[in-house]
Amino acid sequence: MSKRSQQTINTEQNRGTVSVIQGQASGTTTTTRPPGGSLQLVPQLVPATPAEGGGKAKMKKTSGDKDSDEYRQRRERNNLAVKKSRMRSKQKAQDTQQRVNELKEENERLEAKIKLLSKELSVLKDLFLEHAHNLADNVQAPGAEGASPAHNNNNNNGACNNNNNSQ
Amino acid sequence: MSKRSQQTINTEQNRGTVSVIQGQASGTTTTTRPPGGSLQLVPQLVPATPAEGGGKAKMKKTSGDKDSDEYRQRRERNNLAVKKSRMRSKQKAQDTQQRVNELKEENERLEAKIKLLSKELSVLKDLFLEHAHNLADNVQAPGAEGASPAHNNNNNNGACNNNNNSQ
DNA sequence: CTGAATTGCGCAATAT
DNA sequence: GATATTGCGCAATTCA
Repeated sequence: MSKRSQQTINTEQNRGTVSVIQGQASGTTTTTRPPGGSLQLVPQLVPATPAEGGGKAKMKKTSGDKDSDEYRQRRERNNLAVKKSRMRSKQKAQDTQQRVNELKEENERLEAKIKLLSKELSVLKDLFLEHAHNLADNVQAPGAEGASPAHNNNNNNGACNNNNNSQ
Repeated sequence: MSKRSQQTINTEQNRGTVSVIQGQASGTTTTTRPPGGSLQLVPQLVPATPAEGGGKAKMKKTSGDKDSDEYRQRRERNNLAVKKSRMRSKQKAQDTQQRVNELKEENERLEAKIKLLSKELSVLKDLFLEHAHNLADNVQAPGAEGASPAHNNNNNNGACNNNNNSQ
């Protein structure tokens, strides 16, 4: 657990931005500072002169920017925030995935129900038709006396609603 | 476009692995090597003694590991892979989210359909009951010949539903 | 302007 | 051995 390091990016036509870095630990006290475990100093390459053209080379605040105490503090905070953010993000993704599963199940349930209802409906309709036929027969073939001439509850005037449900 | 950098992590009880880095920019060839342009040496933290138990400190290949040509190449490849992987990951997340939306819609459709079927079923059942009653009346009160034809239950709201469910 | 949250990026360890 | 994933830190940017 120690810190300090350096990094530079500078990709493409990126402006030469150099930076530093280091990771630190978190295992224990967050406020851990350079424990000085077993680290060694080593020469590093770094952009030589900061000298700028129209340079307003501002930036000092306690030891030239990096390794500044405040800097470290900010970094640490940010690192924390990043971690948090990523955790959430991951969690959210997981939740979403689960939502998918739940919805799938729900869907199956609903489809099953629809199937059932459809079947019931179909049975009932058939029953109805049969009935209608019987009545019709009675009407058309009133042959026997004891017949049942009477009524014609012949409802069912071709009311077929073609419900195409769309939404 | 240049690169180079370094970083070490060392998190938690992570084995103190520190590294170094540096980046510089110079915006020229990608293959930029240590340009030596204007760089300065700076102390860096590094794991103290590499001394290992069965230590086989191998690693040379053109200038001690880093800044090795091959190293750079690998890094670049990896960076590419990483980018790709992340893209996919992101894409997948998006897809999942969309799937949720689709499933939600589907669900609503299904529920609507269920509602409809239920209603139809209910109507049909009522019709049935009424019918049953009529028949019962006829049986129980066959009294007059032309007798009790009375009611004409004319309910009949749409029965035949051509439910075409599509998806 | 200050600080947290996000996002893109590179490194390195690890998994495939 | 090479690519794919994953955790992590840095820094730029976006939000509050």
